[in-house]
Amino acid sequence: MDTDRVPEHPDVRSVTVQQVLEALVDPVRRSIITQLSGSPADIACGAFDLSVSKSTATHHFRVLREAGLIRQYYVGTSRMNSLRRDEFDDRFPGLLDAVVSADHATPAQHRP
Amino acid sequence: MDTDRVPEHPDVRSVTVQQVLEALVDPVRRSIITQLSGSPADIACGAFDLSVSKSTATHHFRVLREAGLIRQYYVGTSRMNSLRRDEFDDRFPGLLDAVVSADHATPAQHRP
DNA sequence: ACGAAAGTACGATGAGTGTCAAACTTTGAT
DNA sequence: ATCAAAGTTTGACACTCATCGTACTTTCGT
Repeated sequence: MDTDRVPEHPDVRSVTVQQVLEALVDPVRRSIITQLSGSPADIACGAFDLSVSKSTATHHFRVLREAGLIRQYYVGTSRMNSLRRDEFDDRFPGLLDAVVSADHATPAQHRP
Repeated sequence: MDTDRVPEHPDVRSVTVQQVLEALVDPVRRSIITQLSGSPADIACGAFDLSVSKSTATHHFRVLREAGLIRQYYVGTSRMNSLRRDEFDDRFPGLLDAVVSADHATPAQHRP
């Protein structure tokens, strides 16, 4: 079986503001969202420009998925990521846009 | 001297998204912002409906002030708080509104 | 002058979490 | 069959931060 290969996605209506802000407060996660937001196509986990190890990246993707911000699906060995923009915007109007454009103005600063 | 009685307020332009999100991720601080946002008048620290001790509240007000979200000034022994809405909206368009209305839909859940 | 009220400052503490390395799993290519 | 590529899982560790109590400061009444 590869049922485990289909990660669980929450109903966006069951996601809380608390969860979303906890997800977006991390610079690495916000960078993932920004890159997704600026890309016309979905992006594989390994194709992101991140400054952390693979296992740490996995952690960040899970947090974003559980916050209802991204959808993940497998293509071969690659895990693809897409922004759940419409659903999310419906639940939290204006929030994603505000954070993304704010982040665009002041890029994420990695710790030294 | 009571120079120390005038707390330092940052120029909102020097505030980073990171700082703002770190400020807004805490439920108590978000509650402060929501209460201020729904009030026509400024509110003294002690007049807020908060579920933490006085010293903890002081900490939260400082974080909000340093994130450019509120302005504080003394009236007698009371420290008044006002939302720096216009300045903040100019720096981070839509962010405050999005968070406040999202928080209004899903009120801050206090830990048990 | 004295005391109460409103906050602030200072440690100390406990829980959370971002980080990594190492071992493992699944898929695709040779 | 074998091997490499792509992620995941599992501990473990370090560091941050929300919280509180106590002591202190400033202001306002009486």
